[in-house]
Amino acid sequence: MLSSANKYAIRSVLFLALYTNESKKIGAKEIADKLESPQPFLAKLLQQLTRDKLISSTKGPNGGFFLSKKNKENTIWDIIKSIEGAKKFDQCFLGLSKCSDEKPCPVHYIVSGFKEKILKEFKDKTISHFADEVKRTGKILSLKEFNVFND
Amino acid sequence: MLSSANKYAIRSVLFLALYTNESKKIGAKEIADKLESPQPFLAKLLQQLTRDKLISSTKGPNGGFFLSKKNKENTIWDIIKSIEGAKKFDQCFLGLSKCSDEKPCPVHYIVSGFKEKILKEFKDKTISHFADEVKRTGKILSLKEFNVFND
DNA sequence: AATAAAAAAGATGTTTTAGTCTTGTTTTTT
DNA sequence: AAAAAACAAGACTAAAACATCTTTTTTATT
Repeated sequence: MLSSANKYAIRSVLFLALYTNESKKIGAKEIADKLESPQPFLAKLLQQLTRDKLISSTKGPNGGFFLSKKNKENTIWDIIKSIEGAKKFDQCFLGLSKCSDEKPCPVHYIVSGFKEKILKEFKDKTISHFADEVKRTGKILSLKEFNVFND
Repeated sequence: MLSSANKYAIRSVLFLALYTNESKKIGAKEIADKLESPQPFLAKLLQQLTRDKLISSTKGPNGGFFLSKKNKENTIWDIIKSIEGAKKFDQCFLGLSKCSDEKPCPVHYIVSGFKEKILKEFKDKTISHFADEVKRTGKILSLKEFNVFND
């Protein structure tokens, strides 16, 4: 459904939403380590997200990546678009370019309702919303147990 | 979600379910043509499906691929397993190997119901069921309008 | 001013998926 | 028996996804 690039990217943004702000930044290396993802590959993704202003960064000592308040108002859909373009997600399950409610493929109605629902959540809910939920309900971003504030 | 290989394979099997039987066979070239898929690539997939007894074939003149009655009792899930193994489908949306109802990732509950329902349909409904539905409701397998019996 | 720590950018390498080509085998038809 | 029509099998190639490496730029600290 999503490329690994996208998975890493989404997890990174949520991670940044939880653990950073204008005055608390985290470097690419540490993010990669905490999320157990390949460091140089993730660095590329973070660059891309920065270019599209979905995350913020500063260079130099004590620099790093962080989420501004404005960044937190973006959505998961914005991340997906930044990393691999929106197409992927919207495609027919059986690969037919013209599959639609009017001309459905054999599995169209099995899949379409749910795709819409997921898409809606990804387009409507902000990063900040997801981050709050993770905080409240203790969802996981990695298999690694970590707590940035206790390092 | 599914590889192209899988998409071609599923469409092929449904195509065969609709247009073939023990005494009416269709060759790889024609299937590829009708489904608008790369011919030698599809041929490979048909071989694989034949090996796993999800479709039937005979060699020689007037040979080709077809679906026996028994073949039609298989499911889309059987095809997916034959082509790329079942793993792909069951993975966490954000790539966490241990994501579960107990330790959910941030999007787990957005996605999990969806996945389960699709999976159930793919595991329960037979090829024959899907084929009947296509016949009844005129669903599409290709952008090409075709009618094998009128060739 | 020099140094060091960080991200940015671009070139390069690897693996997987997608797709093709060639040769062999089986089977029907003549 | 020969020829032709199909599938079977395996080697090969191309493209995309995944990942790394090297160099440059920026900026805080000394």
